[in-house]
Amino acid sequence: MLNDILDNSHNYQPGLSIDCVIFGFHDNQLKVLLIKVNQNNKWSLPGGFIPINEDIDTAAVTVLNQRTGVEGVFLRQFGAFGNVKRNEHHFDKKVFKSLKIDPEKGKWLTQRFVTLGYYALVDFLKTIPNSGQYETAEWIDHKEVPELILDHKEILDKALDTLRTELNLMPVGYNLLPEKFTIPELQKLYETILDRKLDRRNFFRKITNIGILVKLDEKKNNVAHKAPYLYSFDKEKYDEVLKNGLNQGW
Amino acid sequence: MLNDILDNSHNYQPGLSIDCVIFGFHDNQLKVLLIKVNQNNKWSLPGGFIPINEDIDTAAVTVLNQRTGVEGVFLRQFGAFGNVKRNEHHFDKKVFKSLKIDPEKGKWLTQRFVTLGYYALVDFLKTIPNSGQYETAEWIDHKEVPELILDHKEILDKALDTLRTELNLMPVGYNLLPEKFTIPELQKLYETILDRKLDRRNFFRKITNIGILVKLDEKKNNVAHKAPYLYSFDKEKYDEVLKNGLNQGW
DNA sequence: CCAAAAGTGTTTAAAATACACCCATGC
DNA sequence: GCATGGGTGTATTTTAAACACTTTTGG
Repeated sequence: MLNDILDNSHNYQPGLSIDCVIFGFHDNQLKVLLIKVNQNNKWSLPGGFIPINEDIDTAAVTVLNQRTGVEGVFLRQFGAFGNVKRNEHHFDKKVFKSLKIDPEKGKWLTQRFVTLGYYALVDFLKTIPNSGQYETAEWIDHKEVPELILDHKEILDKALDTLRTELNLMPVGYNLLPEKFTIPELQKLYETILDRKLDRRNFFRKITNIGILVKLDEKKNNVAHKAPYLYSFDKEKYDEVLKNGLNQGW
Repeated sequence: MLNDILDNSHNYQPGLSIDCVIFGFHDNQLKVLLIKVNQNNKWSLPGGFIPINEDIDTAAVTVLNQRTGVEGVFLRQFGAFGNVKRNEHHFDKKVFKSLKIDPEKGKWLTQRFVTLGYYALVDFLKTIPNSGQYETAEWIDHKEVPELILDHKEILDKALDTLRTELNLMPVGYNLLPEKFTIPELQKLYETILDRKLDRRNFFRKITNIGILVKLDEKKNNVAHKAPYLYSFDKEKYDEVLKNGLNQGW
């Protein structure tokens, strides 16, 4: 795939890449989809390049779809990363050899790159991590992220930081949870993102007062203990709140 | 200046630019520093290119310093803009002729450009808009911004939107006001950014409770009516709040 | 029947809002 | 002296925080 790009490097925006921080929620863990290029001992964020005839947001959607198979997810640009030496020494002869890349063509990869960071919220269960021929894709708990290449750790941290901030400005669950979910599950999501416990009763009141939840006439099956009610989002109201924001401070 | 860049275009990151939305506050107006290239009838945001050996943030600081002369101001990246056709047809033969640019060299300018948006908050009075040989720089009330080139209006709108949101997450006045200022002035600043009236008494309580203001033993001179007290910011506490944020919602 | 999780209400504290009076100054 | 803007306090409403009991279910 990289070779395809290098054969047509004039069709790509030079020196500019996209890296996606793809968040999913499962087993009460906030997970991040990471990529490992075979024989490399570091992991990386799924990324890609920008076709010269595609909007940057479109290119980001493409990266996301290639990696997760899901469509119509929440995707938001959160920053550009462009320290001079961020990709210095990343591609060298050894790497080109292992990836079977002609070093002459590979030069395109050794130029200075600025990368655009996008973060995505996806439904873990609808998502099939897409491993390529030379690489492995895997969900990893954000608390157990191994060493990453380049400045990808910094990018990931910024993404999480942005997500935490945006949690105060917009609702979030729609993209990370299945269509039907319980309030305790939603609360766990919030607790996991914020990394602290919330009071059950106060959370219930606050989240229901926003007016984006619909209580269904079903309870969750096959659970130990008292069965919690299922809810879904009122998409229309959800989108309205997404647009207008919550918690206006002044 | 453009010719200097074109003579050394290999020293610049290709297809990537920086545009700055520089905000200042004066006469109870939120002003934006805009540039007009002579003989062109549209205005534009002050922008620049990224030296291949400079961090993107450093390049943004350079653009800002060139245009305003101020240093150490608040500067924050708020987005990348990269629709495919955003700079299509922007530079043509006519433009090259009027700018005395060799069309062959000028080709570098006609490639597809992605731009990084930064917004800056600067002290209006310390700022000298820096006009170049071929262009004029001018402070313009954000409510009276004329037609802008390319997608600069979109960039400006996004900057203002970001500023409004960040007003709920961080204090702001330090960069936009002179060292000594009055509470009513600070309130006007907030009102101008938010585009609505705030209650005087409630604003006073809220802003003083943040704990970033120092009341000075002076009053403002030469004013009609009762002289308001002067205040300054406690920079240490201000920076602390900047870092930790205010109004945590959950 | 009991442990574990879920549903819900009440009391208290804090914050936001609404509102009113007095003070200083220029004209 | 009066219009205008500035300083400050209080009462009320709203929202957030703290907290406890009852219900349901599987084992």
